[in-house]
Formats: sequence, structure tokens, C-alpha cells
Amino acid sequence: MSDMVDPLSLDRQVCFALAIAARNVVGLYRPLLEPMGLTHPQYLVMLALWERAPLSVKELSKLLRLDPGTLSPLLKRLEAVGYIRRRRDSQDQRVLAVSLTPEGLALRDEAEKVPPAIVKRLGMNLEELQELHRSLTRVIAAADGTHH
Amino acid sequence: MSDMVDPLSLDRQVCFALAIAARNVVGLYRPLLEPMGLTHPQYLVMLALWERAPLSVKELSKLLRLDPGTLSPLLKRLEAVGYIRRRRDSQDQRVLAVSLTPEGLALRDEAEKVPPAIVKRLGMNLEELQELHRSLTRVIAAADGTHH
DNA sequence: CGATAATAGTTTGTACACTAATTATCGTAC
DNA sequence: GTACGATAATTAGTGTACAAACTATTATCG
Repeated sequence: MSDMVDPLSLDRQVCFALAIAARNVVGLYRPLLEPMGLTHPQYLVMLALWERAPLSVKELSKLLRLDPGTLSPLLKRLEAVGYIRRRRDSQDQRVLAVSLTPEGLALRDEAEKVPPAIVKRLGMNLEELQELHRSLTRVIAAADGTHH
Repeated sequence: MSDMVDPLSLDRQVCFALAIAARNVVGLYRPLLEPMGLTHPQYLVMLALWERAPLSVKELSKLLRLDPGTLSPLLKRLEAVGYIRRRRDSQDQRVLAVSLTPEGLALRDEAEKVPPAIVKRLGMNLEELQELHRSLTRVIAAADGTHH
């Protein structure tokens, strides 16, 4: 046995730490997003749309790695608060064209204050964030390959 | 400007990658835990109880960083499937003493096969996992400190 | 052309996850 | 010893998240 690191308990801690870290960071966004009337997943959808709109549910699903079944009601809420529009594509009535309203587009200015506020609160430097990002990317790739 | 890394977009990707990585890894556990009748959060509760039982809701809440409001119904489900017992503490009727049933205790043998299976599926080596763990610990600490 | 397969979203059912409000119990101070 | 504040857990309400079933539309094959 000796004192080599135990892969089992380490793994437990990694999965555990991953879940907690994700919840904590989302919790960090909450007070910043709430004044804008957004939840964190809704914020991610808006980010995608600010980047490129219109997008279909399938495209959003692929970009955000979220189930269509999760996105469907989420998009209805975003429409209800007036940030997005949901129209059927005229070429293919099956696909939904999700686009921004003027209010949704205007929200971008406010939203751009969020990331620096998060970085400040985290108090981590660029190198640490980059290292984390590298590790996470590796995990995502590893988990994706074997996924379903 | 030059070509230095933009902290804003990096941060977006980090929070984004964190959420996706957490979901993906939980998804990796799903097919392994389902035969045992457990979800991932339920599995974490069982891990805590195998480590040390009995535990109160407050103690579990602190260990797992989960809201008592989240744990309450979760524990009822674990009791319904027969893995845990929920009794009021005789010394202090306010606290709930959560303990294992013989079935819950016996489940441990089966559960010990899970971590190595996850590590295998992830296909990451120890050093990568350790590096990830270090980064996550830093994030958790950073987010916790400023938290409420 | 018409049956069938494939695709895009939605709906349903179960289970987190958090905030806020509520209930029950305990400790303390008067 | 009773009123009061603190503590522990539960409940209510909203919003993800996923799997599976369902609907509507489009594409394809015979």
C-alpha cells in the first residue's frame, strides 16, 4: 500500500468538488443576474443569442449542452419577460427561430458588467482561471466521448 | 489591446465549462447509480453516512453544502427505498438523527465499485485529476469566502 | 403519390436546488 | 415559570435537468 495517493477517494473528492464548485459559482452570479430578471441558464442562453441570433432550439441545445426538454420552458419564460421572440421558421415549420427583442438586445450593456464583477469576487488570477479551464475542458472531452 | 488573453471571455468560458463539466460527470454516474436506485446527490449523502452515522440534517447540509430545504425531501426518498432511518434525537427533539438501515449499510459493497468505473470512463490519469481538484478547491474557497 | 421513417419541439413525470415562510423545540432572561 | 429569541427541520413556490412519450412537420422510398 505505502502512502501513494488513493485514486478512489480522490475521485470522490473530484466529483464532489465539481458539484460544489458549480453550485457556488452559479450562486455568485445570482445576485448579479437577479436585478436583470435572469437565472444563470437563462443568462447563458442570452450570451449565445448576443453572439449569434436567430438560433433554433436544436442549435441552442448543442451549444449549451442542454436538453431540448429543458430549453423549451426556459425559452417560454424568456419570452414572457420580453427578452426573446419565438417564431416558427418559414422554410421549415418544425424549427423554432429564437431571436432577440429590442429589450433583450439592450440588456447586453448591463450584462457586460457581470463577468468582471465575478472575476473580482472570485479573487483568482488569470493563470489560475486558465489552469482550471484546461482541466475542465479535459473532463468535458473525457465525459463526452463515453457519453450516451 | 494586442493579443493578450481577455479575462472577460475567459471567465465566461470557465463558468460555462464548470456547469457543463458538472452535468457531464453526474451523467457519467447515472447509469452506474441507477441499478442501485440512487441519484448522484443521494449517493453523496450515502457516502457521508458510510463515513460517519448518525448525522443530523444540519451536519449533512454543512458537509455536502446543500440546503436543508433540498435535503429534507431527498432524505424522505432514501427512507422510502429503505436505505436510511429518520428518527428524532431523544436529547433534542429538534434535530433529526439520520442513520443507515442494514440494507443501506450493505449497499456500500456495491457502491465501492463505482469510483474505479468512473475513473476508467473518464480516462484521465491521477495527475490530471489532482490538478483539477486543486483548481476546484481554490474556486470553492474563493466563492465561499465572499458568499452571503 | 402515398406509406414510412426521420426530425424538431413540446409535454409529462421525477428529482434536485434555492429562497422565504412556517412549525416545533430549546435556551435564556426576567 | 413564562415570554422571547434562537435553532432545526419542513413546506411552498419557482426554476432547472433529464428521460420518455407525444405531436407536428418534413424527407424518403417504393
